[in-house]
Amino acid sequence: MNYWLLKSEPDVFSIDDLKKQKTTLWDGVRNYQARNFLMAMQVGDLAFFYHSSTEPPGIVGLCRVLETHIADPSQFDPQSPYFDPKSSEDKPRWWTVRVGFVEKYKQMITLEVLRAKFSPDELVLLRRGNRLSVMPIASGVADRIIALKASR
DNA sequence: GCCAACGTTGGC
DNA sequence: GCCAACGTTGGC
Repeated sequence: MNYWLLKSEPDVFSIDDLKKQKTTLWDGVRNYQARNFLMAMQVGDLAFFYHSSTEPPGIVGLCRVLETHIADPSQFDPQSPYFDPKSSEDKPRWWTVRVGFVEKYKQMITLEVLRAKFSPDELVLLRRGNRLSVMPIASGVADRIIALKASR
């Protein structure tokens, strides 16, 4: 089983929204590197839910990959901000997954705490200029994040 | 295929 | 709101 981190702006979609909805299609990712990670996900993988562009940013919970290799429907929808005219139904370029709510942490693990506990080598999130919205987390690092969460 | 211009992300 | 970092676009 693999671990991942999914970024979302809470104003757009928050861990509370996921908790309410139970599951969501992780649509709208329009970056090839992030898409490649989405395509590498397997059913049962766990993903940390990260709130970005908020004060403070940080990991707010956990979700699980329920379904993989779904062609992102928003790429075909001219009304969608994620519409991609270069994509077609028979040859989609954007793929995603469905995730389900697992847990909302009682206390956020802030970016500041993550910076204090991990190196940029360990956590892609911490690398200078990083803008990836989907990234892998090494299992040892994931275990330490979970331990951090449990310790408070 | 280069690269300048532009747009976006996201922490601060 | 600023701006560094990075991805994408499009002219040549």
